[in-house]
Amino acid sequence: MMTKPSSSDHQKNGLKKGPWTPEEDQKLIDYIHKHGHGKWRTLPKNAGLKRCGKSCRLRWTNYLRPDIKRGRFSFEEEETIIQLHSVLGNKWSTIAASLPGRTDNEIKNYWNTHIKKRLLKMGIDPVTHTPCLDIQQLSSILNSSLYNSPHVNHPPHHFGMGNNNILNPSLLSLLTAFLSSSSQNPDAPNQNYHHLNNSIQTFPLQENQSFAASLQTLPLESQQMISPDTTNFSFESSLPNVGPYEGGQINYSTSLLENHQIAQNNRSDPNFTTLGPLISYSTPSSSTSPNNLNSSASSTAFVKGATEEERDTYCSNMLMYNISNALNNMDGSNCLL
DNA sequence: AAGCGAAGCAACCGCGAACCG
DNA sequence: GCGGTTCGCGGTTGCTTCGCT
Repeated sequence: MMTKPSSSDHQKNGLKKGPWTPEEDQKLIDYIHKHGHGKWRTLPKNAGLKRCGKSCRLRWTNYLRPDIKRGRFSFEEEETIIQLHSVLGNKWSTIAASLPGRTDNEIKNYWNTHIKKRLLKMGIDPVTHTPCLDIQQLSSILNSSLYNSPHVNHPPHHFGMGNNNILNPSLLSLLTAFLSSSSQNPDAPNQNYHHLNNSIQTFPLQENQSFAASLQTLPLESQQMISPDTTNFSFESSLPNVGPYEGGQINYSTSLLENHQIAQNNRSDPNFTTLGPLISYSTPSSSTSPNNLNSSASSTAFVKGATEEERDTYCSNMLMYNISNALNNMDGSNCLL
């Protein structure tokens, strides 16, 4: 990949730094195949490399090792990373141990460039893995998302829709007005509160989906599988191979907040898995008919089947829900007229 | 076509843990 | 137990590529 010398391709104490050349790679591979790795301090000298041992170790473990897996992370891998990160934090090497062929460095990079952004776009704190309830913080997430968007000059009528726009500009301006009033006169009633709250509650999210329904906390009628809003994605289109389900109609509507609580409460249950706020519960195989897909398989298919567009929509809906929650969470005394 | 900024990722650096004599 | 050395982890840097204007 790296062929021409760069500014960082310099020597210090006779030791080369910067990108590795194919010749250097080959020397390292040949030496390790012959003598094995370890003793990194003396390895470069013995292998005829003008590199420090540290650099050799890094090159081997992160790039040259034969069992390195290349290419995009699968949804399963992504899910595993999110799960493990929620428990372990930035313990990249420990997380890497659960993902064969992936290095800690690769996982760290993937987290910082992809997953963290996705969680932020949903209004979820990537450190605590909980919904952000601070309206100021949510606002800054929105602003950065919107202004970093390449489509910022061509906003859609609806947010989501797979083009990475996170929020309708009119809603963003309402939010900005609300925050501006709050900061200028924090103790006075904020007349923008109602505007914003009403807009958020009534905003058309996406046709053919009933996000509003998911905002209601309904009794949990099924423990088989829980999703934030099962109507959010069309099962017919995104899960062509799934169903019919045993027992017919699936009924597991529940609120996102409730889902989150369920996820928190069941962290120790190995049957529970989470993808951020998306939860699935695998019923024991004995309780499902062998002729039907069990809920675990269905859930995995759901995760797999979601397109980037559907995921963006899901992120946007999650964010709306979190804004709504953050508004409700505020001390209403100085907000309501 | 050129310029520019953002994104992605390989590689480096500093520090603490583990190891060894 | 102690000090020196080596190893490995996590944070950060900086180069390359990509995409937009």
